[in-house]
Amino acid sequence: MGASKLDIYSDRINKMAIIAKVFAHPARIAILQYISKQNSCICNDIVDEIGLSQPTISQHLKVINDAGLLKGNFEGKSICYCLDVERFQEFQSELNSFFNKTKSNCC
Amino acid sequence: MGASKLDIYSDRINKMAIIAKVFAHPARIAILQYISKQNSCICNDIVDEIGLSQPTISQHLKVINDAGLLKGNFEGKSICYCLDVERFQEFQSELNSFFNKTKSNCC
DNA sequence: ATTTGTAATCGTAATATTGCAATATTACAT
DNA sequence: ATGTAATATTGCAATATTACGATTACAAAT
Repeated sequence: MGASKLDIYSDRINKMAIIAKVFAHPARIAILQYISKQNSCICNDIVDEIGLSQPTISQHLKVINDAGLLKGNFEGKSICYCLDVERFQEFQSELNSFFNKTKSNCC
Repeated sequence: MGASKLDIYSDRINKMAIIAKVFAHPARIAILQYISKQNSCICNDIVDEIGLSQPTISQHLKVINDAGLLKGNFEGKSICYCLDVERFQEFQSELNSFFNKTKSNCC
């Protein structure tokens, strides 16, 4: 074995995990952070900004996109990527509602 | 290659990634959720609750613990695990401060 | 001291991820 | 049509993760 047993968890949990996975790699955090700073959305200096090759960045962008965290203008020579803020906030409130019942004075 | 190039990112980003990695696997979300529900902190029915073996659960608990998200009484026959709520909230506000400057009307 | 119950560790197989070079694709120029 | 710049895809090697059986460690009780 070695693969995750996704079928034993609820959809809600699996979805959370997929989005969390985006933030589970520093390169992807760095990419998202860079994108977020550029409010005018000028793109692919990402490769220059972060010290990784273009294919690697592209692969990370795919992971972020597949989790539904990217939006933008996907036409033209240079593509414009942005963080889908709504989706990000959705994730944040999911995190919240999952663990806000926790007693802080436990143990 | 294949290993993550951790040295090219800031400590802050790497730390975020480590905590996010906890939530990046459904088993760990399920474990944390289960722990959080038990406000009286009675433990290891986790193995029964989730359909994974005891070594696997133990391994996941280690990941959660290494990220600093667990606290509890680690002595005695049956160990009491709890979510470290403060640390969890720290992570939440880190997420917030990383991406709260993002314009939602980008692109 | 021996047993019992509980959790960690070790070893290992299966699978996934990370990263890059090489190559393809795409869109806009000229 | 041809060239060029930007991004995606493919293929592959190195490494990490996931999962479990077997074993070990440890505390509590008998």
